[in-house]
Amino acid sequence: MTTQRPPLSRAELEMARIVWDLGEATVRQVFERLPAERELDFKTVQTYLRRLEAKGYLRTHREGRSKVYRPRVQPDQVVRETVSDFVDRLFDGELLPLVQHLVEDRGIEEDEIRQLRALLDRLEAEHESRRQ
Amino acid sequence: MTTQRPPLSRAELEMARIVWDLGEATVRQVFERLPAERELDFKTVQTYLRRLEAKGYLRTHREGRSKVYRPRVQPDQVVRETVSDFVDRLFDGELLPLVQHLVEDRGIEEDEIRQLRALLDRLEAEHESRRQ
DNA sequence: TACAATGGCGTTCGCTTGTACGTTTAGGTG
DNA sequence: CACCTAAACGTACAAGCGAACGCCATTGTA
Repeated sequence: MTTQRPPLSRAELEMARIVWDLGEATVRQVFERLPAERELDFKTVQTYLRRLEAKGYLRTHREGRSKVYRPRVQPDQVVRETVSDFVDRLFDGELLPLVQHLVEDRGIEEDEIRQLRALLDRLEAEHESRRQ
Repeated sequence: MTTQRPPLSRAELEMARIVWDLGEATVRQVFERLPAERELDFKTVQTYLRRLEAKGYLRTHREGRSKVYRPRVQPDQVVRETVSDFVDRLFDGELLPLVQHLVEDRGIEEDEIRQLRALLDRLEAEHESRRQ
């Protein structure tokens, strides 16, 4: 469970998210999804993807001239691990202070408030059923 | 507002949080608050604090033989910036998916559910008052 | 078939980070 | 006052990271 891959660096995470989004991708595809203002060299993107493979986050197979990268570990799991580590380091693992900071910083739409309520309802229901 | 100090590294954040907690602290005091299993050299802690000052997060004044470090920017602000950056990088700035991951990963106590509800109530009240 | 373009692979390079050490200095204590 | 200790200050060094280049192989096209 605590399969320790080396951590994702900023740039690596940026690339990985694109691959996760696309399901699978070549270097060129990732390169093209980068926002216009992010003026990276094609070779640089190539380097990052190579490193992601070396770190165990992506796997590849060849398809003609190119390599196709795709997730080797579930994106969800990586995200959870990343979030978890972050919350530990900044809030000793406590959820509430984090949420508080979140909404204070960027505010929250009424829409999101509603959705959050719904999420809480669902969670409470789970608690109910577990208890009975 | 976007006063760009260089980002905090992991170890630096760890030290900074101790200083924030204590309000102000000497190297020795920070050193002593480290968890037992964290076997850092005194000199290492010294280096981290020096770097925190160089990066603009802490300021110092001398007190006898020692320097006393204390926050130069509000801890809250640093935390908000850090959280904000994190959410941007991992969730495109969206709050909900993050909260979802949080509760999925580490669960949530009924207690916390209640507190979250209270927080939402408060926020909604603010929205109300802003609208009228 | 010859060639331009594209991609793979290996390598580079300067900066940051984690961690620590050696030398110098200032203060308290016998 | 002489000395010891604790702290400052500068320095080091390997690993990680952001970013890119050069050379070689493959391949589609003139």
